[in-house]
Amino acid sequence: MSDRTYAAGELVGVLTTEPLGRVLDYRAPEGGCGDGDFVEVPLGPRRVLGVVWGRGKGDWDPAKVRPVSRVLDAPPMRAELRTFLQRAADYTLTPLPQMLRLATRAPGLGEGVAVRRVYRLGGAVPNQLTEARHRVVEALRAFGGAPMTLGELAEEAGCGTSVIKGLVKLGVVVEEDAPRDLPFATLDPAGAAVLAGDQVAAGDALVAAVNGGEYSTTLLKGVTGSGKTEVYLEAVAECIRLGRQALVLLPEIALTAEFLTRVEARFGARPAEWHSGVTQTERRRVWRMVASGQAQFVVGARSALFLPFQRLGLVVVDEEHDTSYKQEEGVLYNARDMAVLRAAVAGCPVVLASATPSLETWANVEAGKYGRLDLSARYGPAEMPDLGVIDMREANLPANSWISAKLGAEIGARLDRGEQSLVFLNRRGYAPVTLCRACGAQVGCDHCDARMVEHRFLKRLVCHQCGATKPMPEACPSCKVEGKMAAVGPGVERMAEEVQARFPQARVAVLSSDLFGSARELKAQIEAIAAGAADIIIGTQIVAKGHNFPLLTLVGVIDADLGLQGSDLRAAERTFQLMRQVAGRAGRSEKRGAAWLQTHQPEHPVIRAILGGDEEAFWRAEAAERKAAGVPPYGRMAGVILSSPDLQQVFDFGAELARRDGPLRKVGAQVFGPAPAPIARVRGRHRVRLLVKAGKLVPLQAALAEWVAQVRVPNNLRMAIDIDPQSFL
DNA sequence: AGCACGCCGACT
DNA sequence: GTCGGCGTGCTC
Repeated sequence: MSDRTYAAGELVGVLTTEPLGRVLDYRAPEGGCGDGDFVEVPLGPRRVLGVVWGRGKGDWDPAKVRPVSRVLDAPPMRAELRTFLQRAADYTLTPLPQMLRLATRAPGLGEGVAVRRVYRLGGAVPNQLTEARHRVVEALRAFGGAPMTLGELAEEAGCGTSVIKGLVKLGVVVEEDAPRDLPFATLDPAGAAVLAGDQVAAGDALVAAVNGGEYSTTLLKGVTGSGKTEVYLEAVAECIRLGRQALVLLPEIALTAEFLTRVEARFGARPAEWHSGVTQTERRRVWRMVASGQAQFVVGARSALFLPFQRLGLVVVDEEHDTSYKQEEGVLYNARDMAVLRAAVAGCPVVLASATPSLETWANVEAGKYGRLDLSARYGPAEMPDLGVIDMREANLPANSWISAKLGAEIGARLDRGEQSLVFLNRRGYAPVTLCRACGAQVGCDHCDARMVEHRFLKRLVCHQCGATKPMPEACPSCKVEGKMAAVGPGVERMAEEVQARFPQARVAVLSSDLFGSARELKAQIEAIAAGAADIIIGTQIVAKGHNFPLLTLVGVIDADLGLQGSDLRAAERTFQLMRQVAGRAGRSEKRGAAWLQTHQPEHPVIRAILGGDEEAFWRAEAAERKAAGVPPYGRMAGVILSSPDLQQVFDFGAELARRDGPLRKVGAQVFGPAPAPIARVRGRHRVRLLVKAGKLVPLQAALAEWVAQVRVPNNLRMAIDIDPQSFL
């Protein structure tokens, strides 16, 4: 995709973010335009955003072709990003306009360079000044002559804005426009690396890869605390030295606070941040600075992959196995795979960092497609925790209690020594099930087929599928008997209750994503806990993500069996990763940590692999099973989710699709279903799923496209294709 | 996606 | 008689 320019009046193709099936033809405006230019074009009665996407096709009635309204004042989208969007769209079977939308999520794109009015001292020499006018001049001097906005200056001088305007008239103060989007502080890559042991070789290898300036994928594998971050930050440093831009993807915005501190320590300034918690103004600034090449280093969530880098020199996907990299709504894509694609298109190395890589990545290393660097030794004095298993079949716990005597004793011992314990349970809320002791009915969601989860903190029942809430019923909604509703099973809130009852003197903190209004609050809470504000932490998944709690020396996993069962093909892998990560949380500091797993299946291969610590053995066994079953990564899969308010219609449509499986059979692919999706109703829409299974080398996307093109989707029915589905729920 | 056009129920 | 419900169709 090389760039061309077009003279005024020439036919150009323009890709818009409107969901139209093709690139639209327009005439180049006065002054011409070029490939990649951001433009505003008329579409029906509206004006919409678009990008010049090659020459026009010329297959539209010439009388109806309208001219481009204007070329926007933004750096053109480079061929590299256009190619990436095209290939990502082809891979995920996403319409290109939707893909473009991801790349244009910057506010104020159409407005050109944003300016603000600022005030500084002018040339005119003041002779006689009133008290207020004098304070204004002093305020401007106090800030070293740096321009200030009207509001700032009035605030600083303690006067109204009319005083300043008066000074402007006299020429003592001048007003001017300054760009609103200020550049980021320059990062200094010169700082000495603090690498030791096998970190040195790994760091050198990544630095060499960045220097080489060619595409490559490397798995950087190291246990928690082995210094993965320090190692890949050296590659980032090299990238900055070379004047290229680096991108680090993190799975969870809660991680960034700690990460930013480490970057600041290494480079003397903070990188640009890009995630859902970033304000509109900051977003525009980041987008502009990335597009102009001035942002050297971006830390972001998966959507940062679609930023308009000028000279992308390195991509890092930290915690590459993390399931939150899979976007499950809207455009369905896996940011880890798209990161590899973007790096391939940009011609730069990509580093996949993890203590517990995904089986896909492990298999690509085995197949020789990816390189691998291992960090085996822990950095610093900390060691791997002791792992132990508690057989819950012999624990004989009383009803409504989940902490075994052994785990309780371990927690008590930590409490006596002033150390922290973490109680891990991956269930939010108070109790996962609310049922009626009179008739046995469970309280379900009115809009979904999911059960409502009691949240005592909110004093309501919450549907974890659609977020609907309702008050805790006094009487059973089914049999109307009063006072018989009971909470069944544990959630983190209930664990907190049990822990507090057992250790009344302990300070107990619950870390669950839904207890915090904002990412900022969550960050603050995590920092406070790390500093010692709690003795016992009760946490869900969110604590398994790499936060450093230096005082923590014990992890207790309440129910290690959760996730071992079920039809999800990645269940074993997930459980393995989760427990290794959680266990890795314990004792990251000088004190040796311990992890205890409560389980009903101590002989289960996954539990044994975790205890044995032989990861390679676990992966080999899991790989063999997947290979035999012909499932990813040794086969290809795609899901088709159909949804509609009309149950009969969605089933009929699914059956029709399944019947016309010719294009799939042609390539040896099989279709299963339609079957009700595991959550068969979401927000009032019935959901049906078809699953397609194919061999590893099958051109799956082409076959799927041909397959679904046979039918016309009715307008109240929605169809989503999910390539490489992660979640089978 | 918007925003038009267009054809059937309850109001001044 | 009209205001307005949202089904269907078009946008270079």
